[in-house]
Order: sequence, then structure tokens, then C-alpha cells
Amino acid sequence: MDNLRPAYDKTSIASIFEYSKKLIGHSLREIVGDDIVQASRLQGQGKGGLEQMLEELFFQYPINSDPGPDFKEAGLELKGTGLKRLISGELQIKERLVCDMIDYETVVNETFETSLFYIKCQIMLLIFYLYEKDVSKWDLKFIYTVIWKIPEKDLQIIRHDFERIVEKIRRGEAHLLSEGDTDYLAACRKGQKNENPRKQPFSCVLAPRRAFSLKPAYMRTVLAFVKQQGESAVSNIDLSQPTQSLVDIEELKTGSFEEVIIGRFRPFIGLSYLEICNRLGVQPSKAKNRIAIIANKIAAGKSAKTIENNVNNSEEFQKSGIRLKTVTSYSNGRVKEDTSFENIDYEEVFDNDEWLDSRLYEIFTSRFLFVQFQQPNGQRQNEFDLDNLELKTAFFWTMPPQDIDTAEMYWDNIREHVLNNEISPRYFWNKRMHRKFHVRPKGRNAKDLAYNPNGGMVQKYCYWFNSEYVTEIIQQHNNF
DNA sequence: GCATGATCATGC
DNA sequence: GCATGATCATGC
Repeated sequence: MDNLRPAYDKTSIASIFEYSKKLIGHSLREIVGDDIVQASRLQGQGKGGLEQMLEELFFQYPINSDPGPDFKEAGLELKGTGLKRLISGELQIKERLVCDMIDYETVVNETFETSLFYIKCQIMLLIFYLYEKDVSKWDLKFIYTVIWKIPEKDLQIIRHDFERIVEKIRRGEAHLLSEGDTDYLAACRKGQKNENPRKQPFSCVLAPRRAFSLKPAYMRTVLAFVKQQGESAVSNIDLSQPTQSLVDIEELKTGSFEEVIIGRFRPFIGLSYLEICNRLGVQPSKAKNRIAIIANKIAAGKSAKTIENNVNNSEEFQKSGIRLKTVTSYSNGRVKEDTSFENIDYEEVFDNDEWLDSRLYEIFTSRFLFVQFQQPNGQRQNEFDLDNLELKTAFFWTMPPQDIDTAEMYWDNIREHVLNNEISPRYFWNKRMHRKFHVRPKGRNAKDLAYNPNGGMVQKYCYWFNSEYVTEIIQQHNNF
């Protein structure tokens, strides 16, 4: 590329996009040449900087310190984002997409439309590269290039997310922000772990730095779209598939996504499983997950058949990573069962040394939709029968920061023992410890094994919430 | 009665 | 066939 002026029109998104395709399959060093890399003042190590390297050396676009989008004439923001390759060969999202630092002092005076996030990120050029440990940024290969214009319906949900984050800061609770507070757009932690926290306008408590980001779950759906389109893609078509979606854009004008969903449960509060089946005109089942099935059916409302038994597959749940959890409790409110999550992916735990990028962090900072069914008043514990349980409450929940700290210790313990090849219940947290979370087996049967990154096979274990912890969560909600 | 281990049900 | 969410079954 020596001596070549970049052949694109900086006022045109289409032209910038065309030009970006030259990156696919190559690294920056291959494209601009080693001499230029050697002479560059930019560093290949450490965090950040890749976007700047692309802008300066590949696009040869003068870097400005303006607050707007990177390509200001075209109104286009440039974002580099990492992928990782699994042993199976599949490409996966490495992390959330960090968009814009949150300035606690100024953001409280903004509306969504005047916010820098909105001005910058409504149209982005996303360049996916393959992340490799200990490899200089000059040598990372680019894989996909995408123009991502955030769809109108997503923007509606993101607007609510933005407002919820800003409201929290206005209440003087910037230090209590969590990625789980919101659906698509999240306030993610940013900066070093031991870095000094910052001031916030409505409280004297200092708060860690945070940035607006699109959740890993959201980025996973972007990646799925790109994979389906080929190595480069433009999201200028309407992406929402009505067969997969839970709410439509008209309903979102009547309230937030979460309000719409909670509203669907309201008419059934107090009714038993059998009564709800009757109302919905469905045949009662004897399946052991029948409570979960009916909870999904209620949440789905009039949505398509493809998601009515499992709203986790809906567009909105996929993009937000929200998890519906059904909880059954005795008449005194005590939760009957522990709550399980997916199996521990030992490879992931082994390879990833960053808590904030871990799968467990993503699961536990998800937004949860708890749906509680309770034994009728006066019934004794030994009369417990799923058919009689009554819908008590449905609410969205986020794990509070102090419990996320506990979760980090839980993860540290799991990771330490996976690294030491000690994948056994005698090393992990158990329920007796009463530490909110524990580790327990889960497989098809006792012979169902998983690969051990240290070699060989081991039993499958998974992450659990202790039932007492879930009882606490439910009670705190019901007492409000 | 509870902790732990084991398995079921569903959907892709 | 497998991953995930949910619940069952056993033994102390």
C-alpha cells in the first residue's frame, strides 16, 4: 500500500465499507508493510489502540479529538472487536462492545438523543479480528467487516436502558450500577481493578469508571448475522424476524420491554397451575418442568409458536441475555430447589484469566426474570404438588454488587482447582458452606463426561444458586 | 430434613 | 446427541 492514497470517499459510508474489505484475511503488518509498522509511534501491545492504528495507517484518516463519530463526514464510528476460536473451530464473541465512557458529571444533563453514545454509535463500522494471546496487534488477522446500523426496535430498548442508567446516576447510585441493570445497552466496568474510583454528582460515594457497552449477548446476535451473510455484511435490511420476537415496536411505545412482559403475568397472579392451563386453553401436563413451560407460555403472550415454550430463544432474550427462571416455593415462602445454570465449560475457565470476561460473570450479571409459583396458604410441606402451585410474582432482577464480589471468589476457587486438575466436589464450594453459590454435578447421567483441559475426561458440574439465596431474592422483592 | 448425586424434559 | 433448566431420589 506504499505511496497509495487510500481509495475511498470519506463522505460515503458505502465507500468506506468497500475499502474496509481489503482488511479481510490480513493483518495490519501485512497490509501496510513492516517498515511503516517499525516507524509507527503506535504500540502493538497492551489494551486499546487497534482502532487508532486502523484509522491512522489503513484509512489514513487524520485522528481528531472531536467528540463525534470517527469518520465525521460520513457519520460513521469505527470499532474493532475481538473474536476467539474454540477448539471446535467455531468463532465466538470475545467480549462486550465498549462504546463510550460514561461521564457521570455530564451525562445527567443529557437525553438519549443528545448523548454521545447515540450520536456516535447508531451507525458503526465493526471490524472483527481474531484475538490471539500474546500476539501483537499488528499481526492479528481481520475476519469480518460489517456496517451495523442499530435497528429501530433495538434503539427503543436501548433508549430505555440509557434512561435507566442515567436515572440511577441521578439518584446518586453510580457506585451501584451493574451490567445486569439493563437489557441491550449496559454500564460495564472499565479501567484497572485497583484504579481510583471517580466522583459522581449526586452522592459523595466514589464509583468505579464505567462505559456504555453493547452486551456480549447482543454482539453474539450481530456475529450470527454476519456469519450468515458471509465475510462482510450490511445491516440495512430489517433484521427482526416476527416469528422470533416477543414484543413488537407498537407495544414498545406503551412501555418498556420489561413492563410489557410483566404486564402479561399480571392477569394470572394468584391462579394455580391447573387454572392457568384452563385459562390459556392448554392441556395440563405431568412433565416435571410443567411450571416452567407455563411460565414461558405466559411470557410469550400471543407470540409465535416457535418461542412459546422457550422464550429464551426469542430475539429479545437472545440480544439481552435475560434468563427466565421459574422458582417454586413452599407456603411459607421458602424456595424448594436450588437454581442451576449451564455446565462449567472447563476449557473456558482454563483459558480465560479475566473475571470480567468470564462466562460466569456474564451469566451472573445477566438480567433475570424470576417467576415464582407458591404452595397455597395453609398447605404443609409434604403436600407439595406442582398442580396446585399458584403464580405469586414475576419480576426482573439484577445481582447486587456485593454478591458479584462473592461470585468472583466463587470463580477464583473454581478456576484455581480447574488449573490444578482438581475437578471434584471436594474442592469446590458446596451448599453446606452457605456462600450463596455452589458447584454440583449435572449431566445426562453419571457417565456423561466432559473434556478436561488437563487431559482426559471428567464429570460434568454446573453453577448453582443456593435455594436460601433465591429465597432471599424473592423475599426482598416481595417486601418492597 | 437436608445435602448431594442423579436424572428428566425439552428444543434445536 | 447435546445443552440447559428443572426436579427427583437417596442416604445420612
